[in-house]
Amino acid sequence: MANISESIERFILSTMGDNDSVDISRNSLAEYFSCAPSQINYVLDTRFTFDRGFVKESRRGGSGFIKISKIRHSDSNQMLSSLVIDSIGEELSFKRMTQILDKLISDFIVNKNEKEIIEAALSEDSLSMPFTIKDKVRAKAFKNILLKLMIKDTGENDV
Amino acid sequence: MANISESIERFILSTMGDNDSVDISRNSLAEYFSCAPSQINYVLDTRFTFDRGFVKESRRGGSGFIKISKIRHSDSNQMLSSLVIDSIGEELSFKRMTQILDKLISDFIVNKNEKEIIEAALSEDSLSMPFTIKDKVRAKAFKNILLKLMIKDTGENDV
DNA sequence: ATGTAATTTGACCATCTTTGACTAATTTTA
DNA sequence: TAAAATTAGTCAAAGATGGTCAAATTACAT
Repeated sequence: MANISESIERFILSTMGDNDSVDISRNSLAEYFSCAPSQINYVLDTRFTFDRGFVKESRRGGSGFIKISKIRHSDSNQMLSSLVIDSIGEELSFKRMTQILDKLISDFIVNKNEKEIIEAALSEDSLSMPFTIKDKVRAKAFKNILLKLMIKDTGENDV
Repeated sequence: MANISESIERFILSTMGDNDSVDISRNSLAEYFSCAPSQINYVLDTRFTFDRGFVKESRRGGSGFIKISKIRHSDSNQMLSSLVIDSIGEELSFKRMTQILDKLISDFIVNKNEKEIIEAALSEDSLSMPFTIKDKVRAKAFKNILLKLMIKDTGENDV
């Protein structure tokens, strides 16, 4: 007599099994469980969160999908997630970001090129806007980058 | 399970192979895939764009054709600078940026990881701010990245 | 029993694809 | 050369997904 959300969660989990990721169709799943499609989003938002070790990608339109991936628990991911969750707050100065990047370089999590790209993307000049907002945007953007680095670790080998 | 547009895209790509160009017949292709002829245009318009490194020519009437050609760039800095100076204007949508990145990948100017980092940095989510500003910031930031890539190309060898 | 948190639902939105009616350009044929 | 045939182009509507948000409901802890 558990609630539907839990059933959906278990279903997705068991579909995923030992794989690193699973593709689902929001509408089909909703139909299967006779619930509103948006309930699938609810389950995704409450149970397949980053904090619990998942990341999601999706596409709309014909043959759209939702892909759920597990974040692997490597050492580097450990470090990245603590950065995302604890260290970096709501705002991030450029200076602090470069310090973090230096650390990531010394841990071989990013290389020099990647560091330069990130710095170019989130420099003071690129983010031409008021001060506080700037640091806020940088914080959010940088976290998104770190997230991506974590997923990358999960995925197939790309050249 | 892929949609028709993707199949058509793959078909054209594989027909082209390593050649610089390929000629297709809109109607034959449409018949082959049992779709509306205009869907061929849709695929061409969304996937074989200039930003992704293709140009198209065509002729109507008897023995008409559509010719798709790959763009060749003499050197990467030239391409990057034309992007910075001409192609990318004051505003850049996320979608257009990914198309440009696809082209940069096929020209080995960036790799897949770098593409993902850039996309994460300049995603809609990262740039949490009003519309127009968002595209403006993205344009500026992306140009700064390209600039950095040009310099890098000149500089020392880094791993 | 009551207040708070979690779940469920539905209306409305955004994006991507497919289709078809109408249009435009070229060549072929009478 | 005019009409017919043969291509391709444009554009908007319909279809197929997924996303967001808030109201309504239910479960839970005190």
